[in-house]
Amino acid sequence: MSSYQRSCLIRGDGGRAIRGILDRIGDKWTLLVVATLDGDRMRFTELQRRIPGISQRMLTRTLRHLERDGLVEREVFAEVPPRVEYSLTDTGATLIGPAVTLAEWAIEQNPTIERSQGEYDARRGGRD
Amino acid sequence: MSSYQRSCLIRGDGGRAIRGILDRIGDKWTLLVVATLDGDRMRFTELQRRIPGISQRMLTRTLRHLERDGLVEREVFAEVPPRVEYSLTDTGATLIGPAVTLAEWAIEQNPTIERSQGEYDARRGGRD
DNA sequence: CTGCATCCGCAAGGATACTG
DNA sequence: CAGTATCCTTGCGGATGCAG
Repeated sequence: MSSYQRSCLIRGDGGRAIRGILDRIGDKWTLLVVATLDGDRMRFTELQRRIPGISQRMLTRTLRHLERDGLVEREVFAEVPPRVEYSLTDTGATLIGPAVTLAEWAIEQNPTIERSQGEYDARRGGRD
Repeated sequence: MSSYQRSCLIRGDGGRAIRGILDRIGDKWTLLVVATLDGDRMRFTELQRRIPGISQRMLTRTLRHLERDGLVEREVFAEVPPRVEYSLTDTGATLIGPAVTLAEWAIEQNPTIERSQGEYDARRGGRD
């Protein structure tokens, strides 16, 4: 199947499918949280420790969204002090593959892209 | 290679690689523009016609970003009225694969995800 | 035809303080 | 420990008008 025909999957219904997934994972922290949970069950603080720079607020929000989408499972233990553990669901685990594919592309193309950016900026001489 | 080991590509350097690519393609129009240009060289108006809902401003911005990243080539013809044609570069074409992979995931998992959302919202009874 | 300039609303995301 | 509440800044993206 040619790339041309496959790209119809993106344009598909006016881009609703791709828009949906980007709304879901295109934000600042979602993919990082998913990748961090990959293979490990983990509690809130541990998660925050492993994701440098994320605030409590954003970690909470990101986890709630993922839970709502059924990609992450949240388990509360009735203890004092409270303990909450997060893990990927089976559905959530299936996201790793496509995400890694994208990351590989990013890593591979990054030098080329940065060089292009440099040339572009040089051409426009720092205006803008 | 297990998914666990591969997911290190995402967390990698604190997520800079994945962050970079999402900043690049995670916005509202970029992937749609790339998919629309896949296999076709095309001028500005034609592009806008094929992407329902995009404004002139956003199409221009998106194309400039893509040009700066070296994913799209912009060719100006010295004519009156002016004619400008856009096409994917070789680098830009390599983005189609990973993007399609993601779209396929979205299409496949969408029913599951929407069901989960419905259940989640029902559980919380419309509060929030 | 192909843009750029301007204004504006909105939502994402950060900082901080507080709570069960 | 695991959040919630509040405030604030920033930048995306839409609408409109003007220009080469």
